[in-house]
Amino acid sequence: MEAAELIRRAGLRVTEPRRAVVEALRVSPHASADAVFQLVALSVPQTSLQSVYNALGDFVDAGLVRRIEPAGRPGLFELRVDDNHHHVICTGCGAVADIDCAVGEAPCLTPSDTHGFAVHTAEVTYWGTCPDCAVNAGPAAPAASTTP
Amino acid sequence: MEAAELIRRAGLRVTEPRRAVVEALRVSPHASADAVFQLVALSVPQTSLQSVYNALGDFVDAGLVRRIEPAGRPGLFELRVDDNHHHVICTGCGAVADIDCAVGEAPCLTPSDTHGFAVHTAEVTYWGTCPDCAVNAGPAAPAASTTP
DNA sequence: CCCTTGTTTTGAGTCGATCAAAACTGGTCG
DNA sequence: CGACCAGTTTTGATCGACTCAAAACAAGGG
Repeated sequence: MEAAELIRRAGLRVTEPRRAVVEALRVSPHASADAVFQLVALSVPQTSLQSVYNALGDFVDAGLVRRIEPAGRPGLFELRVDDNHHHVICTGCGAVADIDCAVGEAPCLTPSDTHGFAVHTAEVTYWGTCPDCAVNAGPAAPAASTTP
Repeated sequence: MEAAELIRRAGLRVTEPRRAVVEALRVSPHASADAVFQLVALSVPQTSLQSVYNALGDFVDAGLVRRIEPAGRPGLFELRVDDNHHHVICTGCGAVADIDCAVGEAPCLTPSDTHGFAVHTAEVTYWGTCPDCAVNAGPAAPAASTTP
């Protein structure tokens, strides 16, 4: 769908910065606010970082964009909001990939003892090593091999 | 076990601030650095916030303490490190409770398509409403009832 | 085309956390 | 028992990610 169309349907005004933010998230599906800003700058250079934050915040409020916050890293934004899915995050470089997973269907996601809490959502984050970092770090030994 | 003993076994020097940090985490098992600092101040008033950060950081490095980072909230620290467990966090007040859960045994935690990532750990966070907040917010209607 | 209201911009400010250097001390050794 | 030295604490500066606020600006209905 057209970016403008998406934005309009969310009940928001269509502006250049916002359109650029949507396009940026299509290019980079798990981007930080700063990464989005960098991408937006390519097509709409006068856009301020603050506007990117505004747009992302408005999109999240409107349900157009989802925000994820990996521990110890800046928040990331993605356009996939319709389905339930989780993420694998590389502990080396921070690369992110989607993991499909139905919340509430897996045994682990409906804990037996919730200590009186009314659980709304279960959030799963996998931590691992991406293919690139696996190659760079070496298959088994973390010691130096090609870079002594 | 004695706090001093725990610290010594971790290969760290036993100092008043560190002992107080361990005791604080026993009093409040899911405390932020600042909360620990407040508690530590009761018994060792001259301790600086920085020292609390140092101690907590050293403990985490030594495997004595585990750090959790709920999205959008300051990091929390806990002494439970031996077992595998996750957390329920109240979206209202931030209260945290432990949820026992064996990583790797539940189907959901061994995703089929990892996109080439070598997954090390699966982290589960449940978001919900704690008993206290459920009472204060009202059972069903979020509108005002006793506070018009 | 104008006006209203929502957006963007500029600039300051917050919060949680980290860095660095100087003062200090636990605990081992002479 | 006292001195020494690496590990700790303290003080104070600094950082990144993000938010707040007011003034300038523009989308799009009338």
